[in-house]
Amino acid sequence: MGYDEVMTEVRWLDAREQMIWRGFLGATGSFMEHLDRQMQRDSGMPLAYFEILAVLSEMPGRSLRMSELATMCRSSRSRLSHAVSRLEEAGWVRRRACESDKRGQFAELTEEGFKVLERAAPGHVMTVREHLFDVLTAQQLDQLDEITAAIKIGLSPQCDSAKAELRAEF
Amino acid sequence: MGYDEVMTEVRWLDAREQMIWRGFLGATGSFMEHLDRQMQRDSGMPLAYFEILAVLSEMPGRSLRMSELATMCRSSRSRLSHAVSRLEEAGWVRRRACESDKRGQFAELTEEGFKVLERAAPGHVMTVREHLFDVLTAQQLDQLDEITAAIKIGLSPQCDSAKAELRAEF
DNA sequence: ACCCCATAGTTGAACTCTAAACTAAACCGC
DNA sequence: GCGGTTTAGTTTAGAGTTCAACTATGGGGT
Repeated sequence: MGYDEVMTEVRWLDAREQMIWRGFLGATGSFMEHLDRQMQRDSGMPLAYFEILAVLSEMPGRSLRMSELATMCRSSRSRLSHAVSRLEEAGWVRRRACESDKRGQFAELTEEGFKVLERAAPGHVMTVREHLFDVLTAQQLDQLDEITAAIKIGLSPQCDSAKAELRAEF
Repeated sequence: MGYDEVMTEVRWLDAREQMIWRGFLGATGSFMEHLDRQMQRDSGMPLAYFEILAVLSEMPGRSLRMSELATMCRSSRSRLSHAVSRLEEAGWVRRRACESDKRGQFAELTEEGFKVLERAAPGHVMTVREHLFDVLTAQQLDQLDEITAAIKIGLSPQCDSAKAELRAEF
């Protein structure tokens, strides 16, 4: 960051851009907070933990290596490790050693964890539908899909390293 | 939530809806995390604290009542109170009693806080531009604006209470 | 075989956030 | 003015997250 900051002028946000930016922050922030609160209230866990259970439930054997699970949940290894410890205490997830790689661990959804997930899912899906899919037109959903795709590409590591190299040339 | 859950069938997300939803989660999650990390790395504070300083800086007298500040930052009173305490320790914000309402407190940006904000802002704005405004077309920005507006309307309290009343009728 | 580095995952401390209880002042109706 | 209810804000405890340090295993290269 230092390089750009010193060498190039900052292109500040104009009035319209600020509106868009604040609108984005407000909408996504409030929406995610709403979802998190719903999950905490109705199922006693944060949304992030629900996501862990949900991802596991879709895997063959309902289990996944810790690092893959971390990637799929966009979580750091550390965060996931703590989270799985808590979920293990609750009896919803169990750790299993990996035989082919003795450093590895699998996280596996327990039967009870699956039931908890089944109970939590309807309220979650309904909240998502109510505040996202029901408030947008089909066209807007297509647009949203392309917008989020573009943002993700812009954040992808290849993209970042490409830009870093570009800078390094000068 | 209980009512819908018991009385109506859950409309699960179809494949396309799941794609859109996961795309949304991934993009906004990664983007916000990226922004937060940038702020923490380059200026030693979480994004939420930067927002507090930013909002204060735009107010007349660079000060604002705690509860208004909380509203503008989409923060709970409690969270804001903690955050302002930390910012006060850092010497970037100061609390002032309100004379007309003795329960009230103003949070006021200090001169040093303003300088910190000035140093932090360029990197932040450039990161926002790089990963949001530069990756979307003008048309997509218009679409994003309308999408976030719709989401916010769907989350507004009036909307929630209206729905609650609707349910109560039956 | 050995050394070096990368990878997988955990841990502990510091920090942030949440929820609920709490203090104090303002407001409201009588 | 008095009692009861809001409103403003803080505090406490507990839960979640981050960062950096750490253990242990795996994978080259020589």
